[in-house]
Parts: sequence; C-alpha cells; structure tokens
Amino acid sequence: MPTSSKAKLTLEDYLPYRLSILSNLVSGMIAHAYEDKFALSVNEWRIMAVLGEYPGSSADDIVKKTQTEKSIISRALQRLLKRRLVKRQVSSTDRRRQHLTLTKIGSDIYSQVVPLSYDYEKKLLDCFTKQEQDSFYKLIEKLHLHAEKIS
Amino acid sequence: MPTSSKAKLTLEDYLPYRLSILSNLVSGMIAHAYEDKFALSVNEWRIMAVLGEYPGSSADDIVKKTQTEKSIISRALQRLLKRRLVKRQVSSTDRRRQHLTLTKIGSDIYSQVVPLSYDYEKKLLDCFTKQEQDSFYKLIEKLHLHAEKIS
DNA sequence: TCAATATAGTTGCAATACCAACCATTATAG
DNA sequence: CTATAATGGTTGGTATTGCAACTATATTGA
Repeated sequence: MPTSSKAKLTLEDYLPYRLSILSNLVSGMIAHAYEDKFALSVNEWRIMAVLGEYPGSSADDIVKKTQTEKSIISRALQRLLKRRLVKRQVSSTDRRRQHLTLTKIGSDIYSQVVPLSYDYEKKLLDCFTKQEQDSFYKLIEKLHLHAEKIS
Repeated sequence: MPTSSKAKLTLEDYLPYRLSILSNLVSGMIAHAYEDKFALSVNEWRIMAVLGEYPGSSADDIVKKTQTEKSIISRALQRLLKRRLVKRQVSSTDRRRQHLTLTKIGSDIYSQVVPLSYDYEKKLLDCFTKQEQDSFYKLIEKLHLHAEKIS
C-alpha cells in the first residue's frame, strides 16, 4: 500500500454529523415558530417547559433536566422574570434556592406553545409507521444511555 | 372539563428535544477530543473533512455540504488559512471563487483525526446490533427527508 | 451593450455561549 | 463550635454565532 493512500471520512455518513444536522433541522423549525410568535428563545422555552411540568423547580433543577450550562439558564431566567412570565420565591428551608413558577401570563403562553409543539411533532412523525416510531425512540434511548456510559 | 385543565409537554419525551440532547452529547464527546489534541473547533474540522473528501471545493461548496452559515465558514476558514492547514487559490474561470485544499500539515492532521473519529463512531455503535444500526440510519434518513419536505 | 440581477465571499454588530471566578448559604468533619 | 468543603446562583470576559449589509465578479436579458 503506497504511503500516499489516505483514510477518508465521509461526512454525510458519519453518525455524530448526521445527528447534528438532523437535530438542527428539526429543532430549528419549531424554535423558529415560537420565536416568531412569542419571542421565546429555545432556552427560554425549555425553562418554561420544565416549569409547566414541574412547578416550583429551582434553577439548578432546570439545569439538570435540560442539561444546559447554568449561566445560560440563569440569564434566560432573568429575561423571563423581567417579562413576568416566571416568578420566583426564595425557599424557606434553604435560602440559596429559589422556587420558580410560571405566572398567569407565562401559563397562558405555555398553554399555547404546547399544542403548537405537539402538532409539529406529530407532523414530523407522520413519516413513520407506529412500529418505526417505537423503534426510533428505543434506538435513541439505547444510544443515549450508551453514549453516557462511555463518556 | 374544567378550564384549569392544562395540556403539558413532557420534555424528556419530546422528539426535537431528545434529538438535541443526544446530538450534543454525541458530538460533544468527539469534538472535545480533537479540540484538545489539535485545537480544532467543530466547524474547522468539518471544513477539513469536506476538503479531505473533496479537495478543491469552494467555501460555498462547503456551506452547502455542511449546512452551515457562510459567515461561520468564512471565519473558520480564515483560522485554518492562518494556521496553514488549508490553502486557497483563486479559480481561473471565476475570480470570485476560491479553490481550497488541505496543505501538507492539514493533511497530516486530517489523517490523524479520521481514525480517531471512526474509532469513536465504532465505539458508539457498539451498543447496536448490525440490524439496529441499519435500522437507525434508515430512520434518521427518512426523518431527515421528511423534515426537509415539510419545512 | 449595458442595466439589473445573481453569486462568492467578507465584515460589522448585537446577541449568545462558554468557562472561570465569585457571593451567599448550607453541610460536613475534626 | 468552627474551619473546610459543597451547593445554588450570578457575573465578567472572551469567543462564537446569526443576520444583514457590503464588495467584487459574473450572468442575464432587453
């Protein structure tokens, strides 16, 4: 084998790359929708999504749930507080911790974004049979767990 | 149904979110490796990957291949040029266009990153049977095409 | 032929991300 | 107790991003 022969990488077939492109495409589309309609960034919406599901969470809970840098959460939270979509209350048992909840306005927006998101997800999953959907979720889950393990 | 009943969104089960988390995890791990070893950002490496596969590509070709903003490509390219990992030559038939190729140094790094990347990919795919791998790729492809169509 | 349009690539600027350092408070251990 | 470490959260500095405006060259069509 001549020394000039070179291993090549086919970007289009490379798993991390494919996942990244797909994720950007899929996330970008829905993100654009609620950015336009409600002026919410991805991080802001994720915070609201966590609070919709788990009212009273702390910033740190959100960090763990969303796997996002805490400074990013902190600043996104500041914007939501300023817009009064979220309110906070210092914990009575630990004064470092703050319980966060959606305000009435925040809740209203939340309940508009949720169906929007689900509709979009449904439209996406349209291309799969029920079996394929199931399979896809399982494979994602499996890969996720494995990636965490070897990280 | 009381007016206070509210649709909720389970972030952990929401497809765009799951893809995003998985993609960040999977890309982050390998990106970290070549950032540490070769001081290459993701965008810089992607450019090199394209040039390894298609020497002589233009910046715009890379934009299309990698689906990345042209300003990002332009600036990542500037760093690669400054480090002399890539060289460029104005096209003889269109003076707006520049043909890009890896330099010797660039090629050397490229041929070190490629096996690193493949090893990592292989380690990732370890958790799948051959059938599952195949199935996963097909589902990703299907979803990708569909997402593009409805976008 | 030449005005209007399109394309390749760069740059300016505001917004965002990342990492580390930092407060304040609470938990732990000697 | 009290010194040390750990935790929740904020902030500063720098780099990166995203969008639009811009330059230069090429293409199109009346």
